[in-house]
Order: sequence, then structure tokens, then C-alpha cells
Amino acid sequence: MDRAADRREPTMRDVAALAKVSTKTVSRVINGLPGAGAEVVDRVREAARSLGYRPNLTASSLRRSDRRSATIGVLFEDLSNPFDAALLRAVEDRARHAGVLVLAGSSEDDHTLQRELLVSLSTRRVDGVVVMAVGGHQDALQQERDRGTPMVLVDRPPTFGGTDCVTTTNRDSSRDAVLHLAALGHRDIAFLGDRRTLWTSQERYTGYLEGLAQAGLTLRDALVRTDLHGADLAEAATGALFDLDRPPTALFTAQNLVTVGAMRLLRARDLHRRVALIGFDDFPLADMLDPGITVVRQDVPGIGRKAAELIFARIDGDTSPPVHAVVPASLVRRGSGEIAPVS
Amino acid sequence: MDRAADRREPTMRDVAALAKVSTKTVSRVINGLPGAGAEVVDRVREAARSLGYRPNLTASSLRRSDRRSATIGVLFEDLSNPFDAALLRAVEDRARHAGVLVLAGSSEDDHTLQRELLVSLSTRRVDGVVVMAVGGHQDALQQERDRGTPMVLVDRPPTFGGTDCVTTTNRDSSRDAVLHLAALGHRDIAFLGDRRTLWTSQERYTGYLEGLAQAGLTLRDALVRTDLHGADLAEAATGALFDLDRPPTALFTAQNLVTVGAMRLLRARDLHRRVALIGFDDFPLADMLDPGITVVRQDVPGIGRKAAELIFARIDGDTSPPVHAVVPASLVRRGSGEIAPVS
DNA sequence: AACTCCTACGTCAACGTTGACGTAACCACC
DNA sequence: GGTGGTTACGTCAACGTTGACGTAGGAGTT
Repeated sequence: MDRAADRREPTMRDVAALAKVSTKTVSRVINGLPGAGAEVVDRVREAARSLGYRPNLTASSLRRSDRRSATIGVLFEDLSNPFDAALLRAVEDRARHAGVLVLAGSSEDDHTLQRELLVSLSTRRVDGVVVMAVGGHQDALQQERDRGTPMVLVDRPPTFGGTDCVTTTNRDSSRDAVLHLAALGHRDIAFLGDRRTLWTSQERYTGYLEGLAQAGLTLRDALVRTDLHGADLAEAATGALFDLDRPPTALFTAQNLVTVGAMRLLRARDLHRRVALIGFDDFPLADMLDPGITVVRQDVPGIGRKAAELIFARIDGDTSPPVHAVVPASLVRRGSGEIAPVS
Repeated sequence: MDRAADRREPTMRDVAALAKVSTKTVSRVINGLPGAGAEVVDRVREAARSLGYRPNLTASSLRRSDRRSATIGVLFEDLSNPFDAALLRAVEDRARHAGVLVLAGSSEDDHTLQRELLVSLSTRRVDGVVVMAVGGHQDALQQERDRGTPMVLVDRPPTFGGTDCVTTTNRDSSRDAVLHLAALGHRDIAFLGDRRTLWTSQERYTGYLEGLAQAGLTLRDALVRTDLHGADLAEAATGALFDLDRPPTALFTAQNLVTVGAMRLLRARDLHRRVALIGFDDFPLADMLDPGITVVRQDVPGIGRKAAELIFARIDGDTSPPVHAVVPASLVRRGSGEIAPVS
């Protein structure tokens, strides 16, 4: 029943034969180029339709002078993470308007995997790549960039030159979050962060320090916990904070899953109405919790749009100096960040 | 500084010239085929490395007999939806092990867009597609399938024959959810559903009816609200339910966003501790709410894995009869579904 | 009438790669 | 020492398409 599967795909030659013209004329008609009479155009169109002809973009891009594959690569950390997914969607929307499709992959924050995926993409001759760089060294990225692949980094900047990137106001927004807590009277504000190899973690930590300084508070090392990769580690670390002699009265959690872990612990110890919490990165249903979770919200669609615009400009030959675009994040007050310290 | 951009990509010819062999021999070395001496292999490898040579997969697949592009298409409704994102990730993981990359797109539940994306994919000669079908007619899908493109549908089955699909136990799990509520003594159980054109909505509604029947309860039409596309509509519809003379004591919300909308309303009217709620589809933080939300959880990674396995089997020439795989969902009890009716 | 110019086609080769096939050199064996 | 087989290469054409260029015929100009 499935004879369609082994039927050869029709080619321009088949269309040309049926319409009694040359393949070159078919090419002209398919691509809407001038040099074909109205009657011939109709004949070719009809022949293509009746054969179910679909142009072969891979053959076309092999031969064409611009060599475009009309495909870009998107390499994020984990496509199932809501942040990454929203970002992918934003890039995809912008790409669609350019007639470009997106090859998507998850690097799982693994250098080897990132390198392999970059090679896979380059082997398919994508026109450019949008990358959320794996933490630590960026040798593979730089190498790929040096080969001439247009590249835009998102969320984290490059450690090498000549490459565009789009990030958010990590430092400023973190500082503002801390100041927001300090203004309520908090003096013992803890910092819980993701892996220190990540640039975003470092920036947010720096913002935290700036906030403390600006509020005239002194840093207590015991209140700083980093390298919390995943909600479970964050939950345990939060627990340890409340075993201190002088526990924090407010938490600044510098990443999505860290916020979730901290929330779990606060609930488990029934502290969620007494300890203030501000998280970096919004998440679904943050408003449905009790109290609602105050967060620093990144403009994810804005970041994705900007990244897509940059990559398409570069693909189109823009050679202006590299840009580091910073998309502002904003504090969303929902309650948890507005809890005053218990006297 | 960016001279790399306009430097031509090295080809097999360049490598061959440098290694002083024929292009065919380079091809053999690159593809690890026999017929090249150890010394020549080394020379070619070194030449390729020093030139930064990357094989051109598009040229290769054009010429090779199998014609594989080592790329599949994934066409979901909205890649930023957590369900779709998790599914994409599962497919991607499985694809990676086959050395296959994923072209991802969002159909936005729009027939035109779905058709355009299918054409884009077929133009790039993907080896197969995994599709979450847009509701209503499936003309474009059937047409694409008839052209011979290997295809697997997920979440919703095809309305045409000869095509594999992977769905979950929509009907059975919905029935079980209703029975679970009925066992607690609920007699007025409302149904809130997504668009009726969606097969999943219909199945879940059928399960709801089966559950009522099996529990010996009579259907009250006033307690059935459908075509709730989005949380806002769901919230309004839920509100209307509680304006009834005899409001429901339990809700079965048959989709993600519908659940969220219902939750909003319950909270707004402070009913969330008195009205039972079971939702179809899990969502992040459902366990963090108070009460935790009892849900029917689909095995999303399982569905994705199965879909990927099916598509790869078909691509590899499996011609066994089409499969409708059903991946079991399970009831996750968190509290909201365990609230007894107020006497 | 001779010329230029334009339009509507066609011919040919090439993009980077690999399948089919050829061949030279060497080894083994009767 | 001829036959057969194997190994290690090379040559050539083709995959589906398009850029470069050619050409025939008609219209317009001098």
C-alpha cells in the first residue's frame, strides 16, 4: 500500500519533460525569475503541481552563489527548560519571517556535546548559530567563530572578541533586588547561586555585593552559598542557612531552580510567610503561590528577538563592530519579596 | 579583521591536493571506508585538520544512494509550551543517538502555518517528521504523508490511515480521575475542557462521561464547559459554575491552561480548600501550591522516546503495519483531588 | 536595409560529494 | 610462470540545481 515511499522524488527534469521546456526554464519559473513567457509559466506550474514537485533546497544551495541553507542553528543548554524554550520560540518566530528554519539542540552544559553539535550544524552548512555558551572555556565556540560562522551568544557573553551577544541586566537587577530587601529593613540577606563557572552567576553575585555595599550592609560569608546546580542542592543549602545561629531574614536566589529549591525548604519549615524571597528569573505560576514569589523577570521574547535580529544582520553581511545588547529585566513584586524582617 | 568570513570553505579537493591523493581517497578516509593505506590515512587526516575541513553533508546526501539528510522535522503546536518543550527534548535526545539533528517549528494550531512548515521541511529533504497535528482536518498532513514522507503523529491520532501515532491514555485516565472524585463522595463534578475540535478534548470528555456512568452519577449539562482556549476563558467559565444554584463540589479540568484558569478562580473566591480539583497534564510547581494540585500526569519523555523510535524505524525501512502506541498516564495525588465534598 | 536592443528561451558546466568501475602492484598457489 | 585474488589507489559521471553565456526572433532606430 505504501508505494509512495519508494517512488523517486520528482525533479526539475521531470517537470521540464512534462512541460516540454528546459530545466533552466523550470528553474526560472519556480524561482519567479523573469525570462519566461506567461504561457510557459502556466505550463510549468501545472506540470509541477501535477507531479507534486518540490524544489530540493540542498541541491539549490549547493549550486547557488550565496550558498545559503536558509537554516540557522540554535544551541541552548536544555530545550525543556522553560527559559530556553521561550527563547527558542522567540528566535523561531523571527526566523520564520525570514523564511529560515531552526535546527535546535541541547548542549546539556557539556563541552563535548556542545562541540559535537557545533560540528553537526556546520556540517549541514547552517547560515549562522545562536548559542547559549557552556560555562568555562569557550575554545570550541571561538574555533567555530574563527571559521567564519556567524554567531550570536545569548544569556552569556563570549570570552573572545568579535562576536555579538545578548544578555540581561544581571548585575543591576540583582543589586536592585538586594536594595529592595534592604529597604524593608533586612540586614541578613543570603545569596544562593548556581555554578560559579557561569558568567550569569558571577554577575548576579557581583550585583548582590554592590547592593549590600550600597545599602551599607556588611557581607556575611556564611550567608553565601554557590554551585547549587539543581533544586535539591538549593534546598539543602537553604536548610543549612537556617541552622545558623543568626539565620538570614531574606533570600536572594540567583536562578530559577535555586528559587524552587529554596521555596521547598521554606515551606517545609513553615518559614515562607516570615522569610523574604526574591528570585532571579520568572517561572510559571509564581503568582499562584502563597505568597506570590517576587522575581526579577527577564524579557525573554525581547532577548530572543534581539538575538535573531543580530544573527540575520550578520548573515546578510553586516560588518559593523560587534554588539553586546543588554535587555532590561524588571522586578515583579508578588509578595514574597515584600515581607519585612521579624523584629 | 574578519577575513575568515569570506574565505571559501575548504573542500575535499583542497584536502586531496594537500595530501597528494585523489578526492575519492579523501572521501574514503573521511568516511572510514576501507581501501586506504595507513600512511595515506594519516596524511589525509593531517591535511583535513590543518585546513579545517568539514565535510559538506548537503552535497554528500545529494550524491549518496540513501539520500539521508540525517535531519528530522518536529512540528509542534508551541515550542514554548512546557509540554511541547519536554516532548521536543525527548525526541532530540533519541535523535542525537542516531546522529540526527532536529528542525523544530511551531504550528500555532494554524493550518496555513502547518502547511507552510511542512513544505519548508520537505524542501530541505528531512528524513521524516514528528507532528502534533493542528485540530480539525488533516488534509495537509495526509498529502505530505502520501508523498512518502515518514511521519509519526504525537498527542493526537491521524484521521487518515497508514500513519503511526503515540498518544496517552486520555479516556481511561480521565475516567479514573472522575472515579477518584466520586469515591470521595462527590456527586457534582464539573468538566472544563479545551477546544472541542481537539481529539484529546473529546477523549477526555468521553472518559468523564464514562466515569460518571460507572459511578452511577447523572450528567448535568450545566457542569460541562468546553472550548476554553487559554487560562482566561477557563477562569471565567469556572466563575460561572459557582454562580449556579447548585455549584459543583469538584472540578475535572481537562488541560494544562484550563487547570491554571480554574485554580485562579478558586483562589480568588477562596474556594481552593473546599472544592476538589483534578487536572489533566502536570505542570511545574503543582506540588508547591496549597493544596498541591492532583493531576493526571502524562509520561512525556516516554511519549517522545516512543515517537522517535517509531520515526527512526520507518526511516530505516520498517514496513510493518502502522502502530498506535498508547503511553500510560498516571494520577498524581497532591491534595486538591483528595478534598471531600462539604456536607 | 543594416544596426542595435530586448525578450524568451536553451546549452553547458559546475557546486561538493560518492557509486561504479578501472588498474597497477603484489602475494599465493599449483 | 601463468592464474586468480586482494589491496590500494585513481577516473569518471552523476546527484538536482543554477550561473554564465549563447542564440533566435522580433521590435525599434537610423
